[in-house]
Order: sequence, then C-alpha cells, then structure tokens
Amino acid sequence: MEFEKAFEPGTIETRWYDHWQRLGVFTARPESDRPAFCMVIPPPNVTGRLHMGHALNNTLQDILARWRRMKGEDVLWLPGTDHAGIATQMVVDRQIQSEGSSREALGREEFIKRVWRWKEEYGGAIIGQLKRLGCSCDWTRERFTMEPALSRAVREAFVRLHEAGLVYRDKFIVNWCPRCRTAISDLEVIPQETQGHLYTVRYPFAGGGGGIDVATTRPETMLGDTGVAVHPDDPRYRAMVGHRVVLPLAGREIPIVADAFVDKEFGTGAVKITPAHDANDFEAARRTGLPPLIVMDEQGRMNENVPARYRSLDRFEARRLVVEDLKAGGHLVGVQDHLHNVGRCQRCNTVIEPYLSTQWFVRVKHMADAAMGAVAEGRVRFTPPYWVNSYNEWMGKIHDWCISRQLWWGHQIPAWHCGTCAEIHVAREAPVVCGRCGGTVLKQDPDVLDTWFSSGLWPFSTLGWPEATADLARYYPTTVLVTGFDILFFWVARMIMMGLHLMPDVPFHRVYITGLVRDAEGQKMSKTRGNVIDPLDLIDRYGADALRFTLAAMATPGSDLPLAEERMVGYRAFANKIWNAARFVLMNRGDAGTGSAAPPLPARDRLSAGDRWILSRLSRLASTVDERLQEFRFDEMANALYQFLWHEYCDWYLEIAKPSLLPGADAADRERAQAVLLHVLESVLRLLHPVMPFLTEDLWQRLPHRGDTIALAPYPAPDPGLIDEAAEREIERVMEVVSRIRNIRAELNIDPGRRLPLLYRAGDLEAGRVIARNAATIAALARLESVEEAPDMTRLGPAARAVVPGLDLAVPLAGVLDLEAEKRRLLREIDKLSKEAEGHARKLGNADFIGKARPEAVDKARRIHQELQEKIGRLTATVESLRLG
RNA sequence: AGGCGCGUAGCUCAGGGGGAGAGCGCUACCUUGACACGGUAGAAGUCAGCGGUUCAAAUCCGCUCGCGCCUACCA
Repeated sequence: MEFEKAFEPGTIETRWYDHWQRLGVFTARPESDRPAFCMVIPPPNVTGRLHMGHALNNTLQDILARWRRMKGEDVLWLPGTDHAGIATQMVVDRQIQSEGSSREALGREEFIKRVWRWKEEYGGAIIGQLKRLGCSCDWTRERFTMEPALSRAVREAFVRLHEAGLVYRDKFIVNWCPRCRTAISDLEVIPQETQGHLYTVRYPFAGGGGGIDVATTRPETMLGDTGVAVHPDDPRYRAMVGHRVVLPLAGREIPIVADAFVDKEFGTGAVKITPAHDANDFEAARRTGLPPLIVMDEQGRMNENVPARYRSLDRFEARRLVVEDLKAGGHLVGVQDHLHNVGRCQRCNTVIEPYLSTQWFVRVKHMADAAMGAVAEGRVRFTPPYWVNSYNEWMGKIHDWCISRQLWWGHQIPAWHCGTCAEIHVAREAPVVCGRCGGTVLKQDPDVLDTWFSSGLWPFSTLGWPEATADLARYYPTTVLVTGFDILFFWVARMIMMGLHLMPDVPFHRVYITGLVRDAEGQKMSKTRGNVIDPLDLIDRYGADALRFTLAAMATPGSDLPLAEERMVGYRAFANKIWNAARFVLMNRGDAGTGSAAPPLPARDRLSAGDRWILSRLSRLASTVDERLQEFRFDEMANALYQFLWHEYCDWYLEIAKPSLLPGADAADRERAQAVLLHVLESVLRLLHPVMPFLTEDLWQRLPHRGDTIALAPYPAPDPGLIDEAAEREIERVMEVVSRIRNIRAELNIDPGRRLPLLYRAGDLEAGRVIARNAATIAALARLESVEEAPDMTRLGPAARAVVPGLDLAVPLAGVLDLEAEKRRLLREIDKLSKEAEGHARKLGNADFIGKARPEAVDKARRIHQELQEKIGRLTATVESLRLG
C-alpha cells in the first residue's frame, strides 16, 4: 500500500464506504442479544439536496451510531425520505409546464404517475449524498413516506383518530395560499413585518344622518362585510348597536353588533366584520350570528358575490380600485402608514388569505396535554433543556391542526362521499356500498393529508406499524432523535402526540436539538443572500472527515454554528497530522506488516516514564470521550481528541520516542517504543472513528489490527490500571524544563541548531531524580549537548537562567549571552509572576478568607502563593548575580 | 405584546463561585530524518455596564444597554 506524504481523502472515501456495505456493518440485528440502540433519521425531502443542516444533524447521528455500535450495541439507524407534498408537486409541476403542458391537462392520475417516475429518476439524490458524508444508516431498511406500507399506516392512523373523535371535518376559516391553491397549517404561515396602510372608511347609517368610521388594512375585503362590530362598553357607539349601515360600493345593508373582542383603543374602535376572510371576524360572526360571505375564489380573485366592476380582479388590484372608488365616493375618511404583520406562504411567499372552506382537522388539545405531560415527567428529555419552554408554550395554546391539503401528491384522505345521500365514510379501504343509503356511487375525498401527518408517524410507521413486527417490538421507543429546532413544532411535537395516542409509549426518550449552521459572518444561509455553503463542495475540497470533525467541534448545545472555512482548513490539517503521525510510526517499523497482530504492550516495569504518561493520558481520554458523548457534548469530545492527538501524542510523545527509533538505538528499546506508539495510535484511531470514519479506517487497516473493519472494533474503554499520576507529574516536569530552555533560546536569539549545555541544581530530591532519569529525553527535546548537576550555581560564568518548581536551570553561554537582554527577560518573568502572586497574597491577607473559605481553597492558595514566591525569590537572586558580573 | 437565548483575546467560540481558556489570525525564529496542511517561542482580554448576595463573582441574583430567535387573532 502506498503511503502518500499528504492525506488525500478523495481517494479513500468510496472505497471504505463500499467495504462497510459489503460487510453489512450498518445492518441492525434484531435477533442479537446485544442492547438495542435506535434512531430514525429526520427524513429529508425526496426533492432535497444535502445542505449544511443535514450535514450537521446526520454527522451527529452518525457519531452516536458508530460509537454505540463499537460499544457492542445493536444499532439501528433507520433512513428514508419524505414525499414532501407541496415541494415535490411544485417541482414536477414546473417540469410539466416547461413542456408546455399543465397538471390540469394531464389529469390527476397521470400526474401522480409522473411524480412517481420523477421520484424514480431524480428523487432521493440525497441518499447518495448521505453516504458520501459517511452515514452508517441501515440501508436495508430504507423507507419512503409514500410507499405502500407507510400509506397503510397513514390510513390506519387517520381512521383510528377519527374513531376516537380526534379527526373531524368542518367548514372553518383556514390559511389559504392562492398560489398553491391549498389550505395550509398555522405553522406554514410566516409572519412578515410589512409597511402597509390603515384606511378609515365611513359606513353611512341606513336611515341617513352620519355614519360609523371603521379602520382596515385590507379594504378589498369590505365587499365581504356582513356587519360592523364595536365594544359593548364603548360609550361612543353603545347607542348604535342594532342599527344598520349601508356598505359603500356594495350597497348592502349590514348591522352594527357588539362584541368584546373589539379593541376600543385601536383605529376608530369600530371593526368591519368579514367572516369569510378573517379569522377573528369569523369567530366574532359566529358569536353574533352574522353570516359569512365568500368574496374570492381559490386563486384570490374577486368572485360573483361582489359588484360586477370588481369581479375577476386579483385581490390586490381590487384593493387599489376599491380605494380609488371609496375616495371618489367620499367614503374614505383617512389613510395612515401602518406597520403590521402579513402572513406569507412558507413555500411560495404568497400573501396568505384567510379563507372559509371545508377541511379536515385534528382536535389536538388533549393530545397536546398528554405530550406536555410526557415531557414534564421526563419520559422525553430535551437537550438543551430550555427548549422545553418553547415546547410547552406552543403546546399550551395550540389550535386544531388543519390536515387536509388541496394537492394531488400525498396520502389521499381515506374518506368516501356517497353520491346519493352525501354521507361520508371514513374507512381503511374503499367501501362498496354506502352504509347509510345503500348507494353504490362512492367517491374518495379528493384532498390529501398534510405531509407532516405522515411524518408524525415516522418513528413507528417505519418499523412496520400497524403490524406487530419484530423491529417494532425491539426498537420502539427509539433511543435518541437528533433534529433542528426549526421543526420542533412541525415534527417533534407531532411525533410525540401521535406516538402517545397510537402507541403504548413515547416515540423517543431523548431529543437532541441542533443549532443552525450559519455563514462565517453569522448570517443565516439563504439563496437570496447567496451565502449558501454546499457540504458536498466542502467534502470535495477538504474531505468528509474534516467536514464532520468541524461540525462536531462546533456543535455546542444551544448555539448556532458560524461556519468559517478557515476552521475546515484547520481540521483538514488535523487529519493530515494524524496521517503523518501514522506514517511515521509505520515507517520506523521493519516489517510494517499489515494485518499482523499488534505487538503486545511491554510489561509495566519495562515502560519508560513517557510510555506510562501517554498510556495514562490515553486512558483519561477514553473516559472523557465517553462521558462527553453520553451528554451529547460533541464539541468537547472533538476537542479532547484534537488536544490529545496533536499536542500530547504528536508534539510530545512522538518526540520523546524518536531517539529510540533512530538508527543506532537499542533493539529492545526500539521494540518497546514501537509497541507503545502502535498501541496508543491504534486505540486513539478507534476513539476517533465515530467522528472521522474514513481516515481512521484507512490508517487502522495499515496498522497491525484484529478484525475486518475498525467500525466493528471495540470502542476503547478507560483502563484504570493505566492511570499513572506519578508518570504524569514526571513528564509535566520534563515538559516544563524543556519549555524553559526553548524560551531561553527563542528570546535570546540563540541559533536553534546549536547544542547547548544544561546545568541544574535540585532544590528537592525528587526533582533531581526526574531530571537525571530523563536527561536523554530532555537533551533530545531541548537540543542539549549535556545535562549536568551543578551543586553551586552562584559561581557560573555568563549563563541564561530559569527556574521551575524544585529546580534552578542554567545554560552557560560564554561569549554569546547578551547580559542586558537576559536581565530584561528575567525581569519580565519576575514581573509576570509577581502580578500573579499579588492576587493570592491579598486573599491570604484577608482574615475572612482564612476563616470562612473551604480549607482546601485556603491550602491551595497558600501552595500556589508559596510556589510563586519561591520562583520569584530565586529569579531575583539570579538577576542580582547577573549584576555582580 | 409575551417567552427564550446570547454579549469572554483581532475573529469564531468553550468555560461557569477560588491561579482568564481553545482554534484561527498576529509577531519572531526555524526546511532539525512524520507532517510548511509543519515546528518552537511569544504578544494580546476592566469576561457589555451598573447594583446586590458572598470571605471570594467572568461565574449566582436584579436592573440597564446592545444583538439574535421563537410564539401571538390587534382590524
């Protein structure tokens, strides 16, 4: 196997992904006796392409899946796509229109065939993209929300909810999109602050003699007014209640009614009532008995219920003309600028029209209460927990859910209308005869269900529900759900409601809510801003591993992720660093035998302090990584791995081990060093595998290893037997000495290649032993020619000096040392330490601190202060000796 | 209008009652037998402001100011 000088991710990714698929690594084994771990993927739209949001939450899911799999659990990560009613219909619509035809010309049946054909041809591109990311989904269980089994689940759920009285059909005011020509739910309406006008219009009394002024932002809807409302306690209008006014332009007479919903302070305190085109008015009209009058068609054009002059006009043209006519007729009393919220269609941004129509609804109040209860009891836990507030707030004032859509692509509602007696039958299958009149002309309701209705069933419909399958028994409730807060209400809340009603238990126990991936400036990514970053492009340029590591490292719970490309550059460098570390470790092995068994770790008494140190650090890393993952702290997990690999393994341990590997080293020593290097590398690759699956697999395969794939190798567990605090202290001391000497070299501008002598005087026995034991290592790392004890440091010639706890260091530099520079350097150091010591001194001088603080805190402050004082003292003495000559 | 979150190094962010941290960037030096996608050393912060609790506050509480988000039927 070639071992290139730099890591080239592109060449290995598909190879290893294929390898995993061939081995069936991702396939769940419900028959196994291992504990089950299950996640369902938030199904991306079948029309979708992978965006940064997908990349983020699927990376996090994959980390969890790979981690649990390596821990020996039976992992099911169930993938699939969503049929995405409106989105998909729009895509195919456009395609047909570009051919000069139309959906209507094609007819419903043909159109649906076209959508399926489109799906087969172009749909699900995102699946391939998830694979490029490295997602370890169980592709043998891939689902699609429109496939027959899931359609059946949808019908079953609808019928059961209907039987329970939770699904009903009613004529109600809904959010209507005149462009999509369908009803949509409250959630699909995006309020947008808009600068509009508030028009004041005078409605004259039917009996003559003045009139009442009403204020409106949508004057065209007056053509549908069937009354005027005032507050019952409003003294200005109380006497007018019951009187009639003449509706300008239309000429109809309408009554003045009283209703407490009117805000006396707003506008004129009198409100025109348009029951068929305003949600509030609709409610008020119901209370006061005013009839609704629909004045627009489903495309937002004025219909036959308005005077001929306005008929067929688009609502905004009608608005213009109505205002013009009101002005001309002297009915317009005033116009003011007015800032208000206008609801727009989430899909097409068209201004939503509140519209009276017959729709299907889910009565959600009780389901919402149950769903809140499950969260309150901790049966479903959110991370971060503060999302519970939003969840409860929304659930608390939820309105019935409009689930019917006037689309063609989707689950057609399982309700059949009798052509004879108009009875509606809700049933799992089409009835043959009408149960009421015996009529045989039964027509299925043309509407389809809101896409989120089927998504709400996803955690169990995908496992086979309503069949009692083995998968359902084993994997429901699922373990964790990872998703974005943008679909907390659309999806998460509804899954909990549906799961609680249709299943014996909640759909998942944990919900991890990700932040939003933003651009480097913290702006939301959007096509209009032109700042969209394509994860596939990042994979091409930096590799899937670097992208995954970046996302994991930035995934701090509860905050958004501003994605700066420099960050990716940094983590690609990290991948390269690991690559080269492995290259070095293998390069120095004589046999370099791939697949051979790893050499056993030498017995403890044969290990060097450096060996014991890195093994101890490795064991701590294993604990940290596991703990961090338990808590969904992907960022801290990633940082711990980064820190260990780069700064402990590469910066220090490799350098410490190098002398043992170079030609001329003792054979036994070389063997020991190699064994430890390999052991630690192989272990940390396994720890890293969930985040960087491709790189780690590729390197692992080159290392001596056991098994076919790292993806099924055991996840390293912390080994308490390897924790070695003495070795950690020892190497820390070595590191400190080396750093001080490097500092001398750098600050005094001494040739980095020059070998220097080091003299030391030990203030305590242990420190002296440590230096003596590690003299060779220190010499190698600090580029020294000698390390010698000098009991008397006062009689040296010109030498650079440094102190570390328990040790005075001197680097004799006859003829090279700039005494002034050295003095400045030492004084700077003293100054820094003094500032630090000051704080502690103040604290220790405070009687209250001594008396009231925890004794450990006092001890610690004393120790630190003493240490600092001691260093300062020794440095000061050194400066003085410098002055002497 | 309510609710939530956030203001810590030039940038992006961790931390969360007792010695101010990371990555990137910056400065100086270094092509030393893995890596210049590299190494070594360094500079850099009144932890938004004000007040309170405490022996001790970047950290807990309150207020103020900024920024962001979510929810809501003010025509």
